[in-house]
Amino acid sequence: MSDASYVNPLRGVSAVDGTNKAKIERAALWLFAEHGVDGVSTKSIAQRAGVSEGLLYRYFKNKETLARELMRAIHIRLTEMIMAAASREAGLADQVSFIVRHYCEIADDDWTLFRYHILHLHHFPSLSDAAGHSSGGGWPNSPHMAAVKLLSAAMEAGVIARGDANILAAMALGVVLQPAQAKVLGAFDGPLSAHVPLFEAGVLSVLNLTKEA
Amino acid sequence: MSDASYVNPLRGVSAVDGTNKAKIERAALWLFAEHGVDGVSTKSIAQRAGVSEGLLYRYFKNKETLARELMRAIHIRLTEMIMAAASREAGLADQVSFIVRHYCEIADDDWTLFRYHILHLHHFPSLSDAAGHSSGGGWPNSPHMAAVKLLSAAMEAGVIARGDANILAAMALGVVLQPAQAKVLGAFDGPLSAHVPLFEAGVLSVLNLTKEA
DNA sequence: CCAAAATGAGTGATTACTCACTTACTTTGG
DNA sequence: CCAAAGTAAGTGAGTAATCACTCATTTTGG
Repeated sequence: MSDASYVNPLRGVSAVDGTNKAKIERAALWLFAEHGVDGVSTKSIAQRAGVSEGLLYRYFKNKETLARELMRAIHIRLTEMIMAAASREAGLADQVSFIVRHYCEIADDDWTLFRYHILHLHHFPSLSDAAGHSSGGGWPNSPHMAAVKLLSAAMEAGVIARGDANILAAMALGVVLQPAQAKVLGAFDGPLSAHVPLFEAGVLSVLNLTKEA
Repeated sequence: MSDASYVNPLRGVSAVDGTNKAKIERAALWLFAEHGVDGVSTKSIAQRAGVSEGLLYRYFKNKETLARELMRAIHIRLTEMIMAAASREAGLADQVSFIVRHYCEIADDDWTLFRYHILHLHHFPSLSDAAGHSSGGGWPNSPHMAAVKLLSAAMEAGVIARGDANILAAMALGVVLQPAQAKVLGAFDGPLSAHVPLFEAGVLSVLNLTKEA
């Protein structure tokens, strides 16, 4: 529970302030999440934001840039949160707890932004592709790669059995991400955070299994 | 291993035969998987299929219908596979093994179709929405709901601890689905089936945890 | 010889984006 | 103190390209 040092940064996406730029971002975000980037017209964004269509191009180079900027905000936010977990030194269980809790917190905090990330990340290959999965020693640039790095370190330290960290990271993330996707698709209501203890137990369970495999 | 009674039905999506209808379906499928329904023009489908644009409308009412028919094929296929697992009576572990193995098999068998399902199911609310999550006693019409039904029965029978079958089903599915998504996004290569034993162990591990919770 | 298959030019609607212009402030100079 | 000049914000009609879809016509195969 002692993670007061980590603050959830909300950068890139303006909160709901009065500026027209923020209005455009929130309007675009909701429409992109709902209909996908290619399913939304600049006209509809301007209408929803209550501004003229031309104004979009004062703040953003084009529609695609606007869409990418929004995606980058949540993508980086999630990635850095997992990196923050990896830098903690209270053990793997603590790191898992940290990630699960903050992941749900970030999702609940701006559900539209999170929904956009879950549903439409694949629209941006540069953020999600093999480019982002480079196994080099550099900084991980996706939640998945950050998790891989964390688990690789745990394997190195002998905390969990050695194995394919890439697959194991995906399995562990899936325990939280699939319920999130299910909620996005309407399978249940209420905050994701309500299920944090269940998710934590599930992730730890998946990680421990490698001991006997 | 004794599931010879279950045959993987490939219905709806023509295999690669010589007919122009099949050519159109395969061309559209690949483009839809790659760029999303709204990111693909009828012109590009016709070009890739090597037929005229007008021919699309002899076989399909419109672009959206074509896209939905393809999605329905894989969606129903996965749902019925899980229902087939639920009707087996050799115990939960056997059912899990059946689902994991056949899920990976279906994915590997037509990776483009599976990729389309993973990335773009949300484009069809009628297939993925709360409508498909109706908790009534009718037939489940999504993989998620079929899994919920299976786990509810297991809870009823006392095989696993009672709990929120909706969330638990999502967690269990996530152990397989998230690696699948990771592969779709390029995190690793090779067939999904290569990891079946690991997935099986992971799913069982997640399900057993409820015993002590 | 004809019905079904296939074509591709054509339709009106919609697209992302531009640009000449207005409006609302702020800064400057006497 | 205040008019003039300058600047950034905002507008919306306009543009060329593309969109999904239609249909009169031609090709094909039995």
